[in-house]
Amino acid sequence: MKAGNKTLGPRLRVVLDENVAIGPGQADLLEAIGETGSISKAGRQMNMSYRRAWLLVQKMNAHFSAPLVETAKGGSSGGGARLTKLGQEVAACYRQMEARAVEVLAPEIERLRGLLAGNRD
Amino acid sequence: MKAGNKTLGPRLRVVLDENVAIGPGQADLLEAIGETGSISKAGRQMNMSYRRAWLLVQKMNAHFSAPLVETAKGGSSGGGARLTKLGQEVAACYRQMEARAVEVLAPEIERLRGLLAGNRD
DNA sequence: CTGCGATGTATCCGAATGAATATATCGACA
DNA sequence: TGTCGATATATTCATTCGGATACATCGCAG
Repeated sequence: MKAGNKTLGPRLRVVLDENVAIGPGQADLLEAIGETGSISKAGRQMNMSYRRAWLLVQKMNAHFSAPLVETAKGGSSGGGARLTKLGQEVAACYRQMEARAVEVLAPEIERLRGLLAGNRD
Repeated sequence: MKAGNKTLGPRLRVVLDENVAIGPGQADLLEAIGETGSISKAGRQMNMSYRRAWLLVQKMNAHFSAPLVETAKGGSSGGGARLTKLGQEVAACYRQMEARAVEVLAPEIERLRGLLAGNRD
């Protein structure tokens, strides 16, 4: 029952390289990590398993020139994770692209929506 | 071995409704059906199983106000499929959106690409 | 009326995906 | 030093997805 989960409108997935792509999920995850300061909290917040969240972080960190997320083990709070400058930059850049896409594509999307079943305009 | 399959750059997936979305695959399929005049040929051409192609057509047909693809059974050639006006319209509209997205997002994509590992610009 | 080539549809199976689980580890602090 | 909460990592298991396959149907042509 994960219907209604996906935001309506254009979903942008930027394929940077055969193995790396930034999509809505990655962007959300980055932001959630920035907010919560933890991979596990971010995962729980967006209803994603820790494993999945962690794997995504690994992949992103591996393919960029520097990590997007820095992690710490142990410590008073048990550890944590935080966005690096680069991480913030990438997340922000994605959101900007998303916003632009929504802007620019709005008319065509409206047009397509009008052609859906039950939308006799 | 499906690496290198996906085109680099922005991949646009337009979510029109909780159950319907038009992505690159759907657009390619529509166009291939238009070219070949057959679901099965289109599937073979784009290396997609007939089952998958047929299911996609079903879903798209079901959710728009009118079919995007009309099919015919039997006949001299055994049958076939063709794009309806609406189908052509949807395919064209998607391509246009795609083109616009590429245009508009190019600078940010370049920027992100520059941040990839091995791309010390 | 039989064969052909396509659509239409059900069923089965293997691969990929991801969730769940189980540890191990780390480091500050009481 | 022992606890705590988080990261880090392997393993196992269920589910999902899609491919392969098989078969029925259709309608014209010969």
